[in-house]
Parts: sequence; structure tokens; C-alpha cells
Amino acid sequence: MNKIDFSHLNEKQQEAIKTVNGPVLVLAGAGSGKTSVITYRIAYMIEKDVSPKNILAVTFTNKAANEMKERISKLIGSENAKNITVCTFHALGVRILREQYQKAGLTKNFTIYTDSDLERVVKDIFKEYFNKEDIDIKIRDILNIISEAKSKFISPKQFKTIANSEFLSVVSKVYDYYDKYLKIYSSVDFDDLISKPIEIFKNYPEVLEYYQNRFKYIMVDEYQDTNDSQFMIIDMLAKKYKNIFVVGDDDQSIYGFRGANVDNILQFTKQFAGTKEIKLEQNYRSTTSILNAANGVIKGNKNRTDKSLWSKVGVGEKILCYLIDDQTSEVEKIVRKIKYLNKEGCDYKNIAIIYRSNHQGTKFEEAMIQKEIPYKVVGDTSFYDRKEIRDVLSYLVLLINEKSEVHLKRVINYPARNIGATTVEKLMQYANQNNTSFLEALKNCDKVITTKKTVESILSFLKLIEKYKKILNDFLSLDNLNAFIKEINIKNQIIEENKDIKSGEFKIKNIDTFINNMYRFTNDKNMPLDEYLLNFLLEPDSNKKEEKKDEVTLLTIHAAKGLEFDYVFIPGFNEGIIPHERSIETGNPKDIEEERRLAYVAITRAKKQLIISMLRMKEVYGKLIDCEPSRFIRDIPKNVVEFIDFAKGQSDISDAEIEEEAFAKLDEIFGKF
DNA sequence: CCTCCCAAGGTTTTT
DNA sequence: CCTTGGGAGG
Repeated sequence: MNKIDFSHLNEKQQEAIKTVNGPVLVLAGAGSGKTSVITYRIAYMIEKDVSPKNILAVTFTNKAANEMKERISKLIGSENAKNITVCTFHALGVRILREQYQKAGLTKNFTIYTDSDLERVVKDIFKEYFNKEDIDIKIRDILNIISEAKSKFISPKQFKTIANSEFLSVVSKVYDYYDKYLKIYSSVDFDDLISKPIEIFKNYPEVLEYYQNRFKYIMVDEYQDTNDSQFMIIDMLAKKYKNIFVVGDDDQSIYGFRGANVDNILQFTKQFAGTKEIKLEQNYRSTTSILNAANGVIKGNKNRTDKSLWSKVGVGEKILCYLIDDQTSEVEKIVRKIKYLNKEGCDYKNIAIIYRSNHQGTKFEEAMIQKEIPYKVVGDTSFYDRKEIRDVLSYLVLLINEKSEVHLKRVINYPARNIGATTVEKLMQYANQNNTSFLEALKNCDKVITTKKTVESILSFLKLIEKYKKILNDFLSLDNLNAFIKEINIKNQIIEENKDIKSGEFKIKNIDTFINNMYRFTNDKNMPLDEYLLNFLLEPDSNKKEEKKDEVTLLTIHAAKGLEFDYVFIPGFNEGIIPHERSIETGNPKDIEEERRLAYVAITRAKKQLIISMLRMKEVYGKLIDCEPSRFIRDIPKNVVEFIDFAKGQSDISDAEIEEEAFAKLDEIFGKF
């Protein structure tokens, strides 16, 4: 391996890279080159003879993990790189549980339940144990509370003692059933992926020590977004050698809704004695105009450590701010600008549209297809949320973990095979009375079900699963997969359902795409079915091919964190969108602070130019309603912005006269600006 | 047990 | 707007 050249990095960065032992906290502002610091630090450690196997680098998103792996490979070669553990917290949890499943009371083939699965579970619990009309409660709220409790290590038992309202005592009961439910079916939720390993570490010190010795050098990216249990697992692992290196920026903490605790980064020096603290304040990414806008916005937050980002990149272009009538017009203007930028020599891959919520993306997607602009949507799982995909997926999960009740129930009578709701109800009762699983009840169905035909249907269903369980675990070939799809008869069912041929064909095509992607993915990595499914449930996006194409990127602010683009569009910069309606509603200033950080993250993604657009009307459930510009626009210094008024529908870009009008209009809206 | 039809409710953000 | 789920009829 060639000696690594660090000379292009600044003094602070080099200091961070070369401090290999002991706790290190790097407070890294947006665009200050923190990813470079992490990757170069790993290269440096390897140069200093640290074994790649002893390095663990934890990131927040799979995209970040993959990108980091790639950058490390480039630096030190793939041979060394492949022995380094670079993954998300959840993927780390899966890895540990795959190795230690018995100690967590799981079977080897445990299943991860995703959100929609868990909603189903809670719905079922309600049906089973509560009177429907009893309480008007949103399933989502319950799941959020349970998840919060889990991330704080509150067991169902403990929860019961602190449940001090009628609502919470209902939640407490649900939590109790929920917990038992997942256990019986050898399933885990996302929180379990962190908390179960912690439990194992607590109960089996020798296991903890094994992992401590394995991961002697730990690095955590985006540390400001860790929650309590994530802190705990890192803390345990780092206890022995104390080689813990964390990087983060409190201004970019945007996962509060998921229990992220900014104190983890703010208190790091106190939690780890002798911490070396390094601040990176030079920004290498954005123009001064963009930085001024970002600084202006983030200054509105009271609760933050004071930082001053600076850059040598130059003043650059002014920020464009479009005033636009509605979303249809917004999409049109932005797409037009993108075409223009491309004509002027900007590659599509250097352009991104970054929005607050996923649904904002769909309109852009349609326009991109229509105008034939290549694009990709990051983190959009809607394909995998499609019914036909989830159905096929359920069948596949059953081949691994046939106990998994949600999946079993989902497909036991789809396509219809004479096992209706009443039958399922009876079997459930049997399972409950005998304190056994739904699967066991199915096996013993002749004890409960009197209709001979139904019993036969159930038994032949079980046989089908058993048959392909053998075949596909044994040899995961495309032919075998297709044979399975054929035998479950799902395609014919879809054709039946969709007599208007078009959408039926579309659904069948989706299934084929899914199966083909899956086959290619497993085949490429030589991956067995069970591993693939865990992977998939953790990261549906990995199923897509990750090709570097010249495409415009569409993504949410959350997904955009850590990324950068020459030209960034932020559509819908309005009250109710960002800050989001839900965050305004609560009346909690903390929620607005998080929205402000989101705006900050979005703005700081831009390198050369930022284009913000504000709507006068937005669409809600198909209806147009008035909407105001985001409060955050006031905090962007006026001298770095050029307003362009499209609100009359006729105007064109960069017309001084219209710009004047735009200012006038904004004055009107804000009173004084 | 299956199927069709209408009403209601739903949108943050992610692993 | 569009998906889901409950209820009635076959």
C-alpha cells in the first residue's frame, strides 16, 4: 500500500485523523469535510498497523455506509477495506443477533417487522383484546410510544407502573401483548435490533468482551442523531479500549422524532474522560452567499453551540427565490430551469430537488418523465409498499420463518383458497387457548375446523410452503423462484382482479422486476435467501442497482443529509410544509427548532447555487388552499437573494422589472422585509 | 366464503 | 385525490 497523502487537508482535519487512541469528539460544521476525515483516519490507522477487522464505523443511513465503503476502498484498496465493518446501527444489530440469536431468545431465522407489519400487529391486538368502540386511538401513536419506551429500556412491566392515564394504560396493555407477540413469532422490530444486543451484553459479559476485542476502534458518524439506546451500545463496546471517535454537528440534528438526543454530542466530553475535542469550521462546499443564508437561518435557534462557518469558495451566484402560484406551476418552472442548467453545461447528476416530505416528489417525477429528464428518487420505498410486492415478500418470509404471523395471515387466503376470516378466527382462538403459535394451530386445524374441505386447503397450503422452503433455501435460482410464484398462483389472481388489463399487467411486471432484482442481487453476492430477506427488510433500497448515471436526484431533506450538489432546488418553502404543519401544531418551540435545522441542512447541501420556491396555494387532498411563505425566508439576508415573481404565470427568469415586483409582493406579504 | 361498492380518513421525517 | 376497510348480497 502506498503511503497516504494528507497534505491537502487542513491542520484541524489532520489532527483529527492522527489522533487514533482515546476518545475524540469532532464538531464538524456542514461541508467541513468530515467524511474525508473519517475515511482518511481509517486509512491512517491501517497504515499504523491497526487491523481492519478491529475497526467499526457506524453511520446513519445505508447510503452513507455504502458511500463510505467506496471511498475507503479507493484509498486503501478493496482487500483491506472489505474487512472493515462499515454499517448502520441497525445493520450492526442484525449482525450481532445473527451471531447470538439464542441468547436473545430468538430462532436463527428471525424476521424483522417493518412499520406496516407492526400496524397490522397492533390492529390485531385491538381486535382480539379490546372492544373496538372502546377507545379512539391512532395505531401510529401507540407504536410511537412503544418505540420510545423501548429506546429508553422501559419494559412492558415498568411501563405499567408509570402509565398514569387511561390512554397510557391501554398502551401499556398493548405493549405487553405486542412484546409477547413478537417473541412467539421470533420477530423483532427496529428498536429490538439495538436493544436486544444490549440485553445480551448485559447478561453475558463474555459476549460483550468478545465484541469489545473485535471492535477496538469505533467511529460514529452523525453522532448528533444517536438516541439513548444507540449511545448505550456504543458506550458498552467502547468501555474497554476507549478508542471512540465521534463526528457530528448539533445544528444538523434532525431525528428528534426518532428519539435522537442531542445531549449525546453536547455531553460527550463529560461522558468520556480525557476527550480530545476538535472543531472543524472551514466550509469547503458552498459559496459565501449560500453560507450566509444558512447562517442566517440557523441563528434563529437558541439552543445551540455557537459556531461560525466560513469559506474561501467565493461569493458566487445569488440565491434565487421563486414566487409561484401553485405546485403545477412550480414543477414546470423548476423543470424548465433544470433543462436550462443542463443546456449551459451542468450535468444532471449535479442537480438535486430536496423537499420536506416524500409526496412532494411525485409531481416532480411525473414532470421528469414527461420532459424526458433522467432522474432518480432516493429512499423512495413506494415500490416495495405496493400490495403485490408485499404479498410476494410475505410468501418469501414464510419460507424462512413460517411462524411469522403477520406474513402468514396476509397470504393464507390470498389468492383465495377457502380459508376465510371465520376459520382464521377459530384458529387464533385455538392458538391463544393452547398458548401456542398460529402456525401450530394450522398444523392442528383438524381439531378445530369441521369442514373437511377447509382442513384440506390448510394442509395443502402448509405443504406448499414446506415444499418451497426446501427448494429455495437449497438452491435460489431464478427458475425456482418463478416456479414458486407460479404455484402460489398470484399472477392469475391479479389478472382476475384487474379486468381492466392495463394496471394488472403493470402489477405483474412489478412482481417480475422484484423477483429479477432479487435474484440478481443474491446471485451477485452469493447470498442465501434468509440473509437476503433480513437485508431487504432493513434496506429495501439495496435491491436497486446502484449505478452512477447522469441523473437529477430527488430526495427528502432527511435523505439528503451528508450529500452535496452544485445546484439545489428547495420547493414548497412555505409555512405548513417547512416548518411542517405537525410541528407548528404542537406549539412546542423545540419542534420549530428542528424544522429550522431541517431548513439549514437543505440549504447547506448546495455548492454553487440554491433555488428556493414559495407557493401561494398548496394542494391538500386535491383541494387548493392559500399558504404563506415559510417564516425561515425572513432570516435569509436580503442582499444574497434575487426574487423572481412567477405568480402571474407569464413571467420569465431573470427579468429586473419583475424582480422589483417580487420584492413589492413580498413586502406586501410580510409587511416589512 | 367471496365480491362488489361506498364511506371515511389520511401526509412529516427513517432504520 | 386515493387507498383501505366495513357491510351487504350472492
